Amino acid sequence: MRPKPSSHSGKQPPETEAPRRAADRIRDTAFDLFYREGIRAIGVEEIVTRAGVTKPSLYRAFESKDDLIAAYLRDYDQRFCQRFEAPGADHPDDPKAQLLAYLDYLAVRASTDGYRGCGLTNAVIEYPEHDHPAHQVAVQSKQALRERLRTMCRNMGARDPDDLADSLLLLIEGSYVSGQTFGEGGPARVLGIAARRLIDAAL
Amino acid sequence: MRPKPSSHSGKQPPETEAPRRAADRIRDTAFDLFYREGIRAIGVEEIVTRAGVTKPSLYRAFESKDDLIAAYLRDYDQRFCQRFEAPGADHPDDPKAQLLAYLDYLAVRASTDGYRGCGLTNAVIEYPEHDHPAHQVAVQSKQALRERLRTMCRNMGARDPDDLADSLLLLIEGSYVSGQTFGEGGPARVLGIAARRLIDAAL
DNA sequence: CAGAGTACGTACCGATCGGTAACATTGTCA
DNA sequence: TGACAATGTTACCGATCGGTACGTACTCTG
Repeated sequence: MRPKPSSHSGKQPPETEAPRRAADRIRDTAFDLFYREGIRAIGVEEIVTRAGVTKPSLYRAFESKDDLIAAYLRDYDQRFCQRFEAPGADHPDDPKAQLLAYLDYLAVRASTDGYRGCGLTNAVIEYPEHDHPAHQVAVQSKQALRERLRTMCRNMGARDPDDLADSLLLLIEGSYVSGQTFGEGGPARVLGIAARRLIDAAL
Repeated sequence: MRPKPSSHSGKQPPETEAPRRAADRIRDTAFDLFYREGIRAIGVEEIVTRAGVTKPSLYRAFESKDDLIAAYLRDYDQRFCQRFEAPGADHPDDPKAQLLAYLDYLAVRASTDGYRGCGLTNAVIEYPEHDHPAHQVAVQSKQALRERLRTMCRNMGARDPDDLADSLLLLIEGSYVSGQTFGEGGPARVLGIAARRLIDAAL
């Protein structure tokens, strides 16, 4: 983990404090706004305003809004992979423990108020057209997740690894969305229990 | 099923739907468009054009677009309840069979190409603001579903009915969203198997 | 210092958004 | 026939949408 170069050490007004590149500020601001409020709900005007830059700066760094959206989703996918692998990092050769570590982490995260689910899942729903870049990037990431789960289930010696992987994927995606619907104390609280049941029944 | 009351109880040629009320045409068109393309993606102009009516007709029947959205979601909730209860109607006193009937139906529906998931779930994601009417209507419907599942699990004699209900809710919501992400042959195909595992383990 | 790039802002574009005012037309029933 | 409710027609509103032509300020290099 390298230190972010943008720590506000000085006490300058936020406007003049722009040591970072405009493109980076736009990318970070778009990430937060797209994730929290939804992609279609946020216009480019709001992004550049909140980022303290101007529209031409956005269009110099990104071809279009769709291009920025795709960049956001690629960023999200990258951070997701880290969040998926991190909790089980201390069980290098135990795929079951790795998976459960992430699920236990997700269970609490998705059962807390203000949770906004998975940015990739949300993007698929906001952009159902198969040829839209947002849809494509998000689906690609989900296919990779499905594959990753299959590998883990295979490695833990499940009887029908693909079936188990898909069952767990249902639980995971269900946690993402119902975490938004029901806030605190939502169904995701049982994610760990349910997953263990399914895993143990398949070993 | 009672026949739709058509506001005028006079004698009319058996509603051939050709000259239906503008408000009904708008409601039906909005339903299809909102569900298939997404709510934010569809403007009022497109709705009235496709419905063959004009904008003033829309605003005579609905206060605002948000009002139309709320009506759409209430319609969706009503049709959902029918789809949820219908498959198990021939098992009046067997909550487990009732539930599995719906799940088996959902498993194939959510594993076919072109599936667009649950309109209510999608609405929660498109409108994360808690005070938006779309969010409120959708969440209310989801809470009712959670309660319905709890009752069914209680009636089938589960050890921890609330936990089982939430586990199944995760599987259901997971089927809705991953049905959109992966088309044919998506994870929802294992919904029935996974649900049976969880149910049998809880009885 | 000159000059070239780079990085950014000012001001604007046409299109579309949700929504409305005023008036004409139609069909139904008394 | 006349009244009334429902719908269509036309034209418009201000706000916001995604996107751009063009000018300016800073910095690096010689």
